[in-house]
Amino acid sequence: MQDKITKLFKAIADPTRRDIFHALVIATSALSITQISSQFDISRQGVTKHIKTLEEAGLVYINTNGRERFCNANAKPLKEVSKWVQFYSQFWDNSLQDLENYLNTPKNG
Amino acid sequence: MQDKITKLFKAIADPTRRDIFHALVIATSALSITQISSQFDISRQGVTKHIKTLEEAGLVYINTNGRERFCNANAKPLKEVSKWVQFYSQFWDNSLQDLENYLNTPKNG
DNA sequence: TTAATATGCAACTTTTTGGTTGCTTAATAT
DNA sequence: ATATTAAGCAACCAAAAAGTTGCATATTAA
Repeated sequence: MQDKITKLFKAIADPTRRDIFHALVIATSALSITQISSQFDISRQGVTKHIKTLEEAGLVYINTNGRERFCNANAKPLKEVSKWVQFYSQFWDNSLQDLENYLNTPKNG
Repeated sequence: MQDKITKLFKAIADPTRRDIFHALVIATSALSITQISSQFDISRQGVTKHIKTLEEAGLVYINTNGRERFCNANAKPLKEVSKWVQFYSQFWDNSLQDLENYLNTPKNG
């Protein structure tokens, strides 16, 4: 498919997936697929697909118990996102870069 | 379309777009569409589309000069991503949450 | 003024994504 | 043993995304 970091970015790009992830993070115990589904307007299969995407991004891991699959959130992979963003943080507070680019933009004459 | 934060997440979810954004950030001067295109394997129109997506996410702004459009990166919107990630950072270093969920997962008997 | 350049716009194609339904299977409860 | 429940798998669908080509237009250079 695609590289790990892209999988991760894609996983959190979908609002429903962010919501599911959030629900798992704040949950006091692991949630089964059915339990998650009950909190969302989409079908159980829809949830299953989202969970799979989150799992492949490393944001969810699953604890199978009998016929149930208990989903846990794992925030660790978000460290990568944090690192990615952090590089650009040097450019956002001072608008030095903006000014520099502005001054370097060729003008008429 | 969709909410601002989702636009932002979607914008950075595409690897080509991340590359374009990066090229603009590290560039010493603003780059025209043609200049950007020359650095990538996709067509000029493809680049134009990506730039539009980045622009709508607030990550790029454009300085038109005659027939040329000089693109600048703007990292500020990434603060939102940083904030989003930061909330989850409390869950990644201690694996307390993991342990808790593990203990709360129903077991046989 | 004519040629070349930089770009936008529109239409179109392909692939991916987010979602669905139907059916099967395995585990549990009655 | 039988019914119920939890879930996977496969096929399908519609919309969005990523990319293309062709053409029009405005600016600039020769």
